[in-house]
Amino acid sequence: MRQRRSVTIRDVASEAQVAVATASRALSGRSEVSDETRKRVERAAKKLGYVPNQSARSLRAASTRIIGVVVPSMANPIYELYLRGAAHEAVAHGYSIFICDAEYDPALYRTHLRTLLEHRVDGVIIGEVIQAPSLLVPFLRAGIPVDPSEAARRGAQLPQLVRGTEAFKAAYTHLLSLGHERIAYARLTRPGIAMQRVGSDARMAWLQEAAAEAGLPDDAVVPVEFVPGEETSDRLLRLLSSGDRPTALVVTAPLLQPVLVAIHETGLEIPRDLSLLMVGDASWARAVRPPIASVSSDMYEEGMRALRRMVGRIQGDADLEAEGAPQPARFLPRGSLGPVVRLPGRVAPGAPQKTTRAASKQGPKQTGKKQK
Amino acid sequence: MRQRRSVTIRDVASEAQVAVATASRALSGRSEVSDETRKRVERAAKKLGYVPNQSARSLRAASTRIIGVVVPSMANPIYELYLRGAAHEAVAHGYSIFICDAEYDPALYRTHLRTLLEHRVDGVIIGEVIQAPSLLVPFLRAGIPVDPSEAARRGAQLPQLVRGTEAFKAAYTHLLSLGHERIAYARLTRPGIAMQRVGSDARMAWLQEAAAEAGLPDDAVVPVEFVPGEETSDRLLRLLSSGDRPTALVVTAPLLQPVLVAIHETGLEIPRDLSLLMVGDASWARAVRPPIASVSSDMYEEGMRALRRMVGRIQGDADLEAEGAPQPARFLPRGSLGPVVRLPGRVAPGAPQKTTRAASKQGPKQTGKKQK
DNA sequence: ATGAAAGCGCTAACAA
DNA sequence: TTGTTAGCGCTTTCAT
Repeated sequence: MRQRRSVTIRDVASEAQVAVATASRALSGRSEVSDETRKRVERAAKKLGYVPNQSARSLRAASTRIIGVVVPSMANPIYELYLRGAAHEAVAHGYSIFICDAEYDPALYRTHLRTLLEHRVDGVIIGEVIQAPSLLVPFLRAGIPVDPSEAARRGAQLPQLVRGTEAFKAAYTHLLSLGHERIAYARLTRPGIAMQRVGSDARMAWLQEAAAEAGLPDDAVVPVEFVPGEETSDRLLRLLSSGDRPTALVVTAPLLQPVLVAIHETGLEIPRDLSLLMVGDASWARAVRPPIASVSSDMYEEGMRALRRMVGRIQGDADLEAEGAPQPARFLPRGSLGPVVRLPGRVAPGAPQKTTRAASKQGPKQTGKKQK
Repeated sequence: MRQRRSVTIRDVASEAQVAVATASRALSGRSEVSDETRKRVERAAKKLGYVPNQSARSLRAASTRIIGVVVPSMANPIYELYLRGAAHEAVAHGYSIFICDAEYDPALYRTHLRTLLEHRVDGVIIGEVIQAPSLLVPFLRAGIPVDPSEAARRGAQLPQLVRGTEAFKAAYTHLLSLGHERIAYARLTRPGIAMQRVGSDARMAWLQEAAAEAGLPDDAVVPVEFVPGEETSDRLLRLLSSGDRPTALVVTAPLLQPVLVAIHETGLEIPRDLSLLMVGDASWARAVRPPIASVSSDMYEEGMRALRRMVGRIQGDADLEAEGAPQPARFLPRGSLGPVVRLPGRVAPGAPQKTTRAASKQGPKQTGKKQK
C-alpha cells in the first residue's frame, strides 16, 4: 500500500518508453510533442498515478506560485474577511496562498516572514505598512514584491486597510450632529513590530478635530487603549458604568465583540444609552441587534484586490495591478447610532427617560438607512 | 538593489573559505564542526544575507514540514476557530500550515487536495470524514497521513468535529422540557464531495428520537435545509412568519448569522417568541444578546488538538498523538433558550403576552447559567 | 520531434 | 574535522 518512493517523471518516461525530457514536455504541454507520444505519456502518468513534485519544480523554475499573506491577527474580523477574499482570488489566478497569523506577536511576525523567505514565495501581502520595515529588506533584495509596496509608504495616501478621510469625517460629523459630547475611542494598541499607529492615530485625530470644530472641549474624545489579550478588561466596564460615561463609543473591529459583551453586562442599551460606531468590517456585524454602524470598505473585496494587484506585479501585468487598486472606506450608518438622550430635556421620539434598562426598543427595525 | 540570483550556500562557503558541505553542517548544527569554522561560516552567512532555500531542502529531505489543512469553508465560524487553533499550534512544533478554503465547492476541494499532494506536504487535516474518500487514496499511497484517518472512519465513534451523543441528548431533553413541540432543525446541505451527512443526520435523528420519546408526533421536528450561498433565503423568513411557526430553532453554526438576521426581520424576540440552539461554535456567539446556547466543543482547542495529533503521527510520537485526542461536545445552555409562551395559558415570569414585538426583555441580563 | 545532459540548492555518504 | 561527490525531481538548453 504505502510506497515510500513516490512516482517520478522518470518512471513515467520509462513506462511510456520515452526520455524524461519528452515526458516533461508532453505533460507540461509547453513544447511540441507528437500526439502519439503525448497520449502514451499521459496514459503512463495516469496509470502510475504520477504527481509532479512542486519542490523540484520550484527549485528549477525559481518560482513557487505561492503568495504569502501575513495578517496581524486572524481573530481580527477585518483580516478574517480579507484572508477569505485573498484565498478565493488566488485560486482564480492559479496561485496558492500561504496564510500566516502573527497573533499580534512581533516575534511570530518575524518567524513567519522568515519562513516565507525560505520558501521563496513569489510575493508577500502584509496588508498595511508595518513599523519595522527592515524586516522587508530581504524581500526587496531578493526581488520579491511586497504589498503595500515600499513606494506606497512614501506616497501621499498612507497604505492602510481602512482608508479614506471623507468617510470618517462624514461618520464623525453625523455622530456629533446627534448631540454626543463625550465620545470614547477604543482601539487595540499593538506591540512593536505590528501595524503603524499613524493610521489609527489619524483616524482618531479626525474625530478630535471634528469635535473641536463643533466647539466641544479637548476632553470630549476619550481614548481607550487595549493591549491584545487584555480586551476583556474591566477598564471598559468601569468606563461604561462611571458617572460621566461617554454617550458614544467608536471601536475598531477587533474590539467589537468584547465591547458588546461589556455593554450587555452593564445593562446599557444601544443606541438609547450608547451609540456605537465600528471602524472596520466584520462578517457578523449585521447579525446583532441593532446592526452596527461602521466606517469601512468591504474587506473580503479588499482581500481579493490585494491578491489581484500582487499577481499583476508578479506577472508584470500593469492592468491587472491597476484592477486591484484599493477602495476607500464608506460610512454605513445603521441602527447603532442614535441621538443623545439628555436626562431632563427632550428625548428621542418614543424613547423613555428611565435611566436603567427599560422597556422600549428604539427603532432597530428600519435597517440602517442614513438617518441624518 | 534587486539581485536576481539569490545567495546560496555555495556563496557562503566560498566567502568562509570552506566546502559547501562544511557550510551546510555549520549552519544546520546537526554535525560536528569546529567552533572556529562555525563562526566563520555564520559570519559569512550573515554578511551575505543567506537564507536557505526550502524547495531545495524539501527536495533533498523528502519532507516539507508543512501540514495542509483543508476546511469546507472558512466562512463557517467553526472552521474559522479551528484554523486559528491549528495555525497557533503549528508554530509551536516548528511546522507551517497550508490553509485551503474549499468554499463548499467540490471542484475546489479537488484542486486543493491536488495542490497539497504536489507540494508533498507531510500531512493533511480535513477535519471530518469526506464523502469522496477516493480523493484521499493518493495520500495514503504516498504514505502521507490524513486526519481523521481512514482507520477512524471504520471505528465506532464517527470522526466529526462536533461529536458526543450525551451533550446532544442533554440539549434536546432540555429543549423539550421547556415545552417546545415544534422544533425546526436548520442546516446546510453541502454538495457531493463535502462532509458526510451521516453526522448531521445523526444529530438530527437524536432530536427526533427525543421528541418521539416525549410523546410528540413525527412532524414535531421540521428539517430545513440550505444550500451554501442560499443562506439568506426567504424560506427561513416564511417559516418564521407562518402561522404554525416553530417555537424553537436548532441551527448549525454557519447558519447562525443569516438566521439571526431573519429573526430580526420578522420581529421575533429570543427567547420569548423563539428559542435558539446552535450546533457548533462561533467566536461571536457571546456577543449577541441574548447569548446563544450551543452544543459544541471548543473549536480553537480542537484545531490545536488536530494539529498536535498530526505532528504526533508524522513524527511517530504516540504520546503526542494521544494528547491530541478530540474532546466531546458539551451542552452550553444560555439565554437563547426559554420556555414556550402559550397564547392563553401560563407564561414565563415577567414576560408579557403581546404577540408582536413588544416592550419587555426577558432575562438576558443574567448571562446564561444553566437554567434547567 | 526526440534524446542526452546540465544544473537549480541542498544534504548525506563516503573519503581523507 | 573537513572535502569530494552523488543525487533528490524537474525543466531546459543543446544536439540529433
